[in-house]
Amino acid sequence: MTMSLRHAVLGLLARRPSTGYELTRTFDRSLRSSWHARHSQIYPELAKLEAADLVEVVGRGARRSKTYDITEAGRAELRRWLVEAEPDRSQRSESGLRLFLTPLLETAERRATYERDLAHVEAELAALEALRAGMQSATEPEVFAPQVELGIRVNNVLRSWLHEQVEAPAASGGRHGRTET
Amino acid sequence: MTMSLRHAVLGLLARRPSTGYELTRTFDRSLRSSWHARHSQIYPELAKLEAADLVEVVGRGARRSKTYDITEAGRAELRRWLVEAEPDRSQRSESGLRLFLTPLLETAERRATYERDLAHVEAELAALEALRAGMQSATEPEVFAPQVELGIRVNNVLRSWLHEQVEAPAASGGRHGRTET
DNA sequence: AGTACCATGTAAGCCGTTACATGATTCT
DNA sequence: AGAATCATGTAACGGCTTACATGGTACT
Repeated sequence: MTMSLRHAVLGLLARRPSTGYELTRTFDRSLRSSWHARHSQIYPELAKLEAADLVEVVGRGARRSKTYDITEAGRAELRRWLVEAEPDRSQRSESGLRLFLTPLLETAERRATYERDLAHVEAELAALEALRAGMQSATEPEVFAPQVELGIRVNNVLRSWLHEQVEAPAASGGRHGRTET
Repeated sequence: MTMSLRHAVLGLLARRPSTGYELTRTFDRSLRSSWHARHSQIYPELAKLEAADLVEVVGRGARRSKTYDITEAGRAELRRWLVEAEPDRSQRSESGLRLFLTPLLETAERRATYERDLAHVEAELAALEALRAGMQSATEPEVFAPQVELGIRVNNVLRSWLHEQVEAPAASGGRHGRTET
């Protein structure tokens, strides 16, 4: 009953008309931090959205490509979802789960996993900062500046937290809250 | 191929032996920020884990309840997954998607959605801070302190970012990057 | 001619949600 | 006795991933 893919597609088309192929790449690039979808999901969803008159084909190009745009009804539905629909805040993050379980490991292994995460966060930060730098010259940026700023801040918090965990003095691993006698 | 539910269950049982019913509640409480599962998924998963000798029944109580504990093989599998398995960092966060799409709204509506998010973040922060306060006296805390600290820091970043968006001077809504002439 | 990439679709199967279903224990 | 809560299970359905499948266009 979530059906967020529908609104993700509507949202991307509200930014600019696109082919299914372009949407697929956009999911990988701009949206990869919060949503993801494969082409095998996107093409059928576009067909359903077209049947519901929420999007329409506005052009056919080379290689059988179809360019879709959002309709007025689609904009209304997108607006309704953003403003009126109750957000589903449940998340499903394997990284979060790992972070939650990592204290169960012994010191050396725990540090190793934190260091792996740290390397990933540094890479994310570098990518986001490159994006921010590139946006200042771009005439039509891919992403909104404040969102990039938020990503940088969150990753900075993650980085400093992970750094503290790596530097921290040894704490007990194994079963939580029990003292092994 | 992700199969993280399996490792989430193993991880919770590594903290302490539990019944399926207790695991269900723990998913709602401790793990709600990164993973979720219903009892209809947990009971069959426990049966599969038992068949694979990764968990075992260590007691039967009132009302037909079965208490499970992780086995040595289960601990080995959990450790292997945490240390060796390549993390799947793809996320699926409706809140993230909403944040990404909110700039498409006009000023008034955009502010309203940021304010709704702000209220939610404040509530999260209050809950986390209450948890931190309660943990100092508890003999066997439910959650590890550094993880709570991380949650507080991330939510603080979100709060200040949302606050800036609410206070920000009006910026263009509508189709991104285009100037409506 | 061959390779790489653009572009769209379908099918099988797993994962997760909602709904259905049952029974035990405790409290009033 | 009835309601609330504890406790465990199964079934139907839809979403998402992986894999299968096809063809167009550009480059060398």
